[in-house]
Amino acid sequence: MAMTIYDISQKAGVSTATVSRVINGSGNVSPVTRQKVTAIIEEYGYIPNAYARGMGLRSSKTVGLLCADSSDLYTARAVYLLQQELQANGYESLLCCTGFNQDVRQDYLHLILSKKVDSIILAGSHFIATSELDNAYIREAADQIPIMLLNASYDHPHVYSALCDDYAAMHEAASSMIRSGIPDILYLYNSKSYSGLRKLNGFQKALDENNIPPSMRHILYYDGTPDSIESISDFVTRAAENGHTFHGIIGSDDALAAGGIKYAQQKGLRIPEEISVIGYNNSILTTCCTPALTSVDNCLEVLTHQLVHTLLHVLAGEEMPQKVVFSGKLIRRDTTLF
Amino acid sequence: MAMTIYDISQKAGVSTATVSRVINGSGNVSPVTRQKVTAIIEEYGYIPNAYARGMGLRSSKTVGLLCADSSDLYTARAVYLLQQELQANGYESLLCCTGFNQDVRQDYLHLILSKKVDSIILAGSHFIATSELDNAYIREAADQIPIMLLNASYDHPHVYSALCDDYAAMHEAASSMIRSGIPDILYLYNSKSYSGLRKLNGFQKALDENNIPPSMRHILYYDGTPDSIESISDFVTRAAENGHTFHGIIGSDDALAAGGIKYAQQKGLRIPEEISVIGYNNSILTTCCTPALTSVDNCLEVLTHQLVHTLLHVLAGEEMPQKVVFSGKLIRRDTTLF
DNA sequence: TTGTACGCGTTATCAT
DNA sequence: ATGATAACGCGTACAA
Repeated sequence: MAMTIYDISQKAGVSTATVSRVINGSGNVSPVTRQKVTAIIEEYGYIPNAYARGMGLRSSKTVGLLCADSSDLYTARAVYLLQQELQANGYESLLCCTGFNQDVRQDYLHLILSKKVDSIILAGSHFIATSELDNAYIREAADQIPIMLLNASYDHPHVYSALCDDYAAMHEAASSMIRSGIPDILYLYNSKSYSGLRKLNGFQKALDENNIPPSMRHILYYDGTPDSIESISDFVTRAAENGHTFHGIIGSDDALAAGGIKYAQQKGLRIPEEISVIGYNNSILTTCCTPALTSVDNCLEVLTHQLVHTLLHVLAGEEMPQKVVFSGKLIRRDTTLF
Repeated sequence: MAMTIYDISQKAGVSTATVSRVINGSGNVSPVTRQKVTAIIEEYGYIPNAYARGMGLRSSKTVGLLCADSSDLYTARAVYLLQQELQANGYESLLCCTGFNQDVRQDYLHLILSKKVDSIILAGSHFIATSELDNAYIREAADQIPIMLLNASYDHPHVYSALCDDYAAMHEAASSMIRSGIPDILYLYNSKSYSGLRKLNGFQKALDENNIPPSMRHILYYDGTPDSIESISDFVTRAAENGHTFHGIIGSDDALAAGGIKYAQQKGLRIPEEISVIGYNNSILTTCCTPALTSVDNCLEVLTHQLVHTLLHVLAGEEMPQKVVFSGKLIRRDTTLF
């Protein structure tokens, strides 16, 4: 029973062109005619077909939103903020969770591309591979529409990015902990993405600068699902049993740090007197655990806002900076002495 | 330079019809021709235009996914699971966060409708109003495409729902706590949606059955942002100062319960010896806080799976039950004695 | 101010 | 097995 513009034009006794003009408010319609057409549209609850629209037009007013896992605390917030910003500016969001498989990503990118979205936002640095060959799909996509990177960067025409300087932020976090008198820190991470490695590098740099001997360096890759804090604390416990000794824990993610807190509690260690903990992302977990977790805020709101801002201007044909970098900030709570 | 099916047909020296047949694998193409066309498609990275496709076809292979706030822990997971299920079955998801304003919701529903989605999933019970008048927009939408409700229900043709019996689950949770010897329970809730009220009713029913006197009943509506555990614990503290006394806290949401735990800790109350706490949703927060939070699992995976299952069959023209109800389950952890 | 007619890219029907 | 062509619904020059 879907009405078409033709049905409306007939019932209103005008041409389809006039109906179109009324719908799109493109002037040159007499008030009387406008009134008449509007009434018919209302009466029949007519809604224009976006597909027919998108075909002739350049823009479909839709943006593809790709991420690995939208249920992840941090990503969920990013997706929400992006979607809100886009919506506020008249754009819809086509959400697509690709998981962490490289091939799958490529397929979904094609699928999204076929929907004729005006742009694609890649949320998270998992999308950028270290091998140039694996990034070909991004270059191809950028050939057709602007590609936006949240918390990643890639140097290529029509690829724009907004990111937090995770390297510096993690470097600051580690330096602070070392300065507070804790040289033996356990570093927990669960992602080897661009951003994940940058954080790791920042951590290591801080150790280097402070001449921390290799024997005091404990860097552990946690390869499990991030939704069980307990399995993380078990992981840390096993690490401690294996001879690692540490008086500080830094997680590349709040969940990892929360696992560290659990470990300390089970072991009866007082926080922060006997062991300090720092997380990353400043998520809701920071205030949920006890004591409240010191964490790095990587200003997600600012990033998403900037990214959409850039996108809108790019779509408007303006020249925009391809890369915008913001600084993270250590939010001090109760798991650290400083 | 987006290729069209016409470009490909020319380069391959065949008709557009043949190219279309190759793309859609609709038989009747000689292996040689198929090979030739496939090669050209690969070479030029041709991607069919989904808008042109959707115009002629019935289906756009896209589902609208509406929710109030996708960054909310529970909703984020629901969105993720739904999107994954849909994607696995060849459907894209158009995500739309409407917030909690009734009028805004209606506008977005129209917008989504214009995108010619095959169905719309309403995630969360905020979409169903108590007044029949306010639900008109749902009836209208259901007139065009099947409407799917996650954790809500509405009796109307073409409206299908999968939900957890929150009433029974909350009733069981409260009954368990009362049985364990705690008659004075503080009930915290932050949503007056269909589901929110069902939980509240389940709680009250348990009190009634156990003849808990009015003086021991404390039901508090928390009207703040759900992302700060601390503001919740402050809220509970104020309640306690206002004369409410209680030895148990039940939250309609894990975050609220986590706030209850914070309150108890600040007050120096031992959990669960001096005060018990139960949450709802069985989210990651349950294992993040200390002690680990007893919580109701409302089997989100099962719900989302069922909903998409129903949707696929409905789209296939089959008759399906309009309402499927599952049971919640109390997951016992360390904030309760039982 | 209003109407006519074409193009957008694809699929499906009908010939061949 | 393949090709020509008519829809699909809308926006927009262009004409009136």
